[in-house]
Amino acid sequence: MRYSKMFAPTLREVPAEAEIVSHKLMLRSGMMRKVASGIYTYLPLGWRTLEKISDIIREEMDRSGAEELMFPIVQPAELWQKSGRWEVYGDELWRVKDRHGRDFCLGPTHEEVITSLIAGEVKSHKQLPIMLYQIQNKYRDERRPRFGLMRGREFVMKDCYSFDRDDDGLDVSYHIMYDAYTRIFKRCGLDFRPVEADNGAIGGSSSHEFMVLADSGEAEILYCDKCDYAANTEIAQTADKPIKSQEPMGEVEKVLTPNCATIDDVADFLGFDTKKTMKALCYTADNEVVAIFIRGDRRLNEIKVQNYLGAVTFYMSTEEELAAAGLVKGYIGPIDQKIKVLVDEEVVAGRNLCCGANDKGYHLINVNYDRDFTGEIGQFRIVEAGESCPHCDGTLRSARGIEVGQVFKLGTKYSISMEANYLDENGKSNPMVMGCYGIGVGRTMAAAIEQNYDDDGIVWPLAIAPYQIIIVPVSEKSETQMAAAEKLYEDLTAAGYEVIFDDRSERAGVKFKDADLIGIPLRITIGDKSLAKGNLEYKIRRGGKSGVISVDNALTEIAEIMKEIK
RNA sequence: CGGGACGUAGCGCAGUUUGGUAGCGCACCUGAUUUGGGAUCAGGAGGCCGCAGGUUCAAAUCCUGUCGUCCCGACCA
Repeated sequence: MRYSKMFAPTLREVPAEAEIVSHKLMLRSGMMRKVASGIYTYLPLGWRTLEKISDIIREEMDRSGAEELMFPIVQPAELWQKSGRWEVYGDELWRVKDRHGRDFCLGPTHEEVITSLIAGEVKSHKQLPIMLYQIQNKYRDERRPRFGLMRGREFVMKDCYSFDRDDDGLDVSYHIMYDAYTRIFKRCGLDFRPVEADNGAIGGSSSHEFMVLADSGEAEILYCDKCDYAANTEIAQTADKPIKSQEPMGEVEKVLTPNCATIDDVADFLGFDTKKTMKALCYTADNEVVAIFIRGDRRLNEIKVQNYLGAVTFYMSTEEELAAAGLVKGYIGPIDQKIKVLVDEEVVAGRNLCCGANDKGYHLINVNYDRDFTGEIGQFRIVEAGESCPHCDGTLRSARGIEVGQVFKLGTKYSISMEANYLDENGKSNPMVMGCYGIGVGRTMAAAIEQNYDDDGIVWPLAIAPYQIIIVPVSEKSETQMAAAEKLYEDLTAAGYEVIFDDRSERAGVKFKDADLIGIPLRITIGDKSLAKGNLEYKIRRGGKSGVISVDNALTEIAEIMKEIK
């Protein structure tokens, strides 16, 4: 590609809208432009990288025995009503009407449409297993789109679905996909980690998220410093069991704590350590208000609570709901509580704790589980870095990650609701057992930049660089330089490399800056001084290693250099 | 959805407090001199000051509304 013909509008300054590195650099390097919040145009350079990633995904999906197909973006409401998600999905489902007033949605994912397809076409155990995938735009009407391609409302996703006759079959499909994902992200040059993840409302029994480690990541993960245990903090476990306090129990006492609505206020006012307090968090789970008590210094793990309750709808109770349940905000306690009470194991193990008195302005001290109150016990707090690994004697460390992919055992949730059944050898009808597997393609691209950049711009991993080599003649006025560049361009292109020939009439500095900004892995510079000696210069973008190669042997020597580039 | 900020040329911004000819840097066009890490000089083009009302002799500036964008939080399959 000749740079003079390329549509790659680079920017010297960062548009004010961009906050994180990948977003800034994608705008600056002319890879994308915003059309509306969370909706972007991919310019040629960005599209090339997106397609490179897509191609890697395709190769590994095909190698795994999955077949590519294409579903529609627009899906009729009936399909979603059948699965029950038309109601459950909420405002994130992008609903549209046609001219007749019929309801449709823009697909945020495709379980409904594929399960309905398979239900109609597949009837026999002989046709299973089946694995199908597509790479296509997805639509989620996010409340707050963020960080460029990290969280868009329209985004490119690879989604794959497996259909097996039983759980054993699903296990096989799941592991095939897990391995394929590992190969894909490795080939994209990413430093990533598969972590155990929440199954969420989608249902199912097992799930892993593939996290690219980066400080800008939205997800928090905990990983063991000894074994390979790693989990999203949402579901992370610890082997640590709270030690039962041997402190003798004191008498419960009601104390005045005016204007102490938060746990820090109360602890300060009474001179208590927050570890000696418990706090109440009230959630409405399927229309029932539930109080969860955890130690004052801990964070509540909403997902653990929701999963424990098996609730479909789950949110922090509103003031009205609290009042209706007879609760006094800021002073909620577990004693004589009428509503359902969940108690974290640390609260159970503690002694002489402080809690709300269910009376505005008052707290109770010397409160103890069993003697003074009861409730359902569990681990409802968020596990913190520093606690013990649940699998070995290692310690959990925390890191941030960008979720670029997820593999999921769906089980029969959709095959039952969408009636995807097959007949086994005995003529008995069974629901198919499903798995689903997603990769955010644009997010993978953004994550790759988050891990590969420097002050000058992007440092693309070779496998996903839009072009591999850029040829920069120092001056386009020099006929010898241009002739040498032209020949090298033709030779390299003929040899199968993807090459940019910077034939613009710009000063050398501008061309160097642009080459660095757009992150091309290898630069070949053609200047009079070295050309006079029969040489070309090269510079590797990552690490900045440079040197000379001979004009006569250029192809062979470049092939050698390319082997060094990751 | 709650809180905060912002909308002025393609990009980055000043001007708004105190109403009175719309500015700067980069990018862009012409020419000259330059030419190995974002050149210099001279000349030039480009703006419905987000939009709609209102106040006023006069509004980028004050008031009301509205649309859009970003950040924090909440939410998130």
